[in-house]
Amino acid sequence: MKLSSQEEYGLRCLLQVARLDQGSPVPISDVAQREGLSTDYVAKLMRVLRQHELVVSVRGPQGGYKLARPAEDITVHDAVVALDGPLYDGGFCEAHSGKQVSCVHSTRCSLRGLWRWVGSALEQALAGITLADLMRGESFVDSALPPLPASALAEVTP
Amino acid sequence: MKLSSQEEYGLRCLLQVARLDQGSPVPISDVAQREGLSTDYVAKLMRVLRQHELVVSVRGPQGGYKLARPAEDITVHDAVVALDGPLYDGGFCEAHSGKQVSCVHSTRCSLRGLWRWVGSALEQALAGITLADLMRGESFVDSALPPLPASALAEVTP
DNA sequence: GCTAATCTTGACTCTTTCGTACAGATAGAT
DNA sequence: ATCTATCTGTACGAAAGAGTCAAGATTAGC
Repeated sequence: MKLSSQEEYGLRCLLQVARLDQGSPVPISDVAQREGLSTDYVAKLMRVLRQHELVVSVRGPQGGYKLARPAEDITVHDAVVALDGPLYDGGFCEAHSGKQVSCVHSTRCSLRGLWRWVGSALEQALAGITLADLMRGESFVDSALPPLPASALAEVTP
Repeated sequence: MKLSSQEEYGLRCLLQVARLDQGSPVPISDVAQREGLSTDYVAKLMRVLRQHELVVSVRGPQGGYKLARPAEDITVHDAVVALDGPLYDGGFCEAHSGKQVSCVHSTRCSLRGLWRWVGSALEQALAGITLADLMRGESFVDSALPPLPASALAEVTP
């Protein structure tokens, strides 16, 4: 339940491409310098983003990366899924059933419902934030996000 | 942004202790059998839970584990923090600043605000669900949780 | 064509996480 | 006292994640 490094850095790099993209492609070296990361590492991250079609690459001199779609059309959820897979796998119960053949909790798996709910809530939230939103700076995020999106829960589970 | 195995299994084991605890301590072997895990692995997980004072142990024959507090007073957030640390570290920006001495994003770190918001929303949500809630079975979780706690976001970021 | 800037790829090392193994400590039952 | 059921701690290897490295492929500009 933590951010992976790949998510954090990958999203930062994607954001740098979004910021720096003024028509001409953004080279890896620029992104690396601005983030204080090695060019090799940024290259690896950009590859993941490219393979998930969030950016496109241009090879050769004056080459680099560009967003595959407008910043308004790329959500944080898109990036997180590209960099670390879906939030809630769905196959978790099956994959993590221990030594039993099928999920030991098939009958009363209260956790499955919980994680599914957490996952979809998170997905909804992150799918509502685009790169364009993030480019407006930290103050936007602070002020625009509802303070307690899950507070409704308090009414339900006293 | 995924559940660690330790979180998933640790929470399951904790839940088993909560379910089976009828006055006498629950031995590791019982939990292991019900979860289809090795006793050694369950022992390791229970140790983590004990060190974070979510359960207490009783040694010797007829020994085992008991909840340290009533199931109503142990939240999913308590368990997640015990098993995997706090959701949003706060020191992430500092720890993951790449090769620079200080966070490259100190001025316009839009991500920091985002993760802080995600972390606290998640924390609020998970702190509202107790072991007692989970013991009521999957149907409770499905019906009791608000369908889209973060849907308010749609109004803010069109 | 040649060169240089740039992306592409696979392999490699280091660290962390996962899960197992085993020897030791405690305490109830006899 | 001894036995046995139970927890405790440390150590270990395998797997996954993090980050680096080096050789190769592409293309703009000359």
